Amino acid sequence: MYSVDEKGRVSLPSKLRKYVSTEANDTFVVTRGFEKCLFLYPIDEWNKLESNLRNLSSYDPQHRRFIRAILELAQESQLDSQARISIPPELREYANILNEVRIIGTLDKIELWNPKVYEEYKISQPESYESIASRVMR
Amino acid sequence: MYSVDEKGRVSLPSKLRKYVSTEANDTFVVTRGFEKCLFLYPIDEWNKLESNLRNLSSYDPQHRRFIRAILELAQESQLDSQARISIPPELREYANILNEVRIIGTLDKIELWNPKVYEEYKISQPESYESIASRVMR
DNA sequence: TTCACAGTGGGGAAAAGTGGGGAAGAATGG
DNA sequence: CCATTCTTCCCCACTTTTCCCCACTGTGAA
Repeated sequence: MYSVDEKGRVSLPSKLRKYVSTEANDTFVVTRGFEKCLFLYPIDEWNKLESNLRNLSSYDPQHRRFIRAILELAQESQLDSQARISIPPELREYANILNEVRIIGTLDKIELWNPKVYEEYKISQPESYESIASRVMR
Repeated sequence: MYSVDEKGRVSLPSKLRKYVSTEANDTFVVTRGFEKCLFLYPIDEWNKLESNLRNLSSYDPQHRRFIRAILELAQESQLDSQARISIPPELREYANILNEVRIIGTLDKIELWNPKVYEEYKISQPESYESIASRVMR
C-alpha cells in the first residue's frame, strides 16, 4: 500500500523498479486498465502494444473504439529524480485513486488500484485461486 | 478536456504535439470523422490517405460518395504561434463542438469530440471494453 | 549510533494553456 | 473601382499546471 501525495505522485517501489528494463529509461505510459484500475507500461512494453494497435483496421468501428478506449487517457511520463510517477487527475478519477494506492507488478506492466476497489474485485470473483490455477495452467 | 475560445481555436496538448512528425511542419487537415467527431490529420498522414482515395474508382457511386464525404468539409490549416488550430464553423457545427472539446490522439490522427457526445458514444456501445480487448488483441 | 536507502512533502522556475487587441487580407455592396 | 464590413491570423500578456530540485522522515543493517 503506497501513498499518493497532493500532487498526484506515486513512488514506484524499488523492488518493482528493478524489473523494469534499463532501456525503458524511466519512461512509462499510464493508461486505463481493463478493470477499474490503471496500467503503467514501461515504454518498451508500450511500444509493443502500440504496434499491435497499428495492425488493427481504422475502418472497423469496433477496432476504432478499442483504440480510442486505450489511447483516450494514455499519457507518457517520466519518473522524477525520486522515482515517482505523477498520475494525471483524469486517470486518478477513473480508477478512483485518492490518497492510497495498491501497486501490483504483473509481467509486462504495473497495475495501480484503489485498495478498496481491489478488495471488492477479488471478492466479486466467484472462482477460487486454486481452480483458476488448474484451468489456466496446462 | 480542453477549451475552445470564442474564435474557434483549440490548443493542441503539447503531449500530442510531440508525436506529430516534424515534416508535417505544424500543418494539418481537419475534416469530419466517421463518427460525430472531427479528424485532424498531420499533413503527411493526410497525404497518405489522399493517395488511397485516388485508388478508389470514381465510376463507383459508393466510392464517389465516400470521397465526397471526406473532402466536402476538409480544410488545411496551420498551428499559430501558440500551437493552436482554428476549426472552421461548419466543422464545429457538424461535431457540435462548442466551448469544450475532448482531444484524443489515435495512432495516425487526432480526434476532436464534444465531450458529452463522446460519453454518449461510449455508453451506447453494448460490448464492454474488457471483452473487446480479449477479442481484438491476440 | 551512524550510514544508506526508501519514501514523503513542498517551493519555485519553466512550460503549457487561455484570452484578447489589432493589422492584414478577403468578401460584400454601391 | 473604391469603401466598408467581416474574417483570419499574428502577437503580446496573463493564468494555471507541470516538473525539477532540495530537504526531511523513517527504517533496517552494520
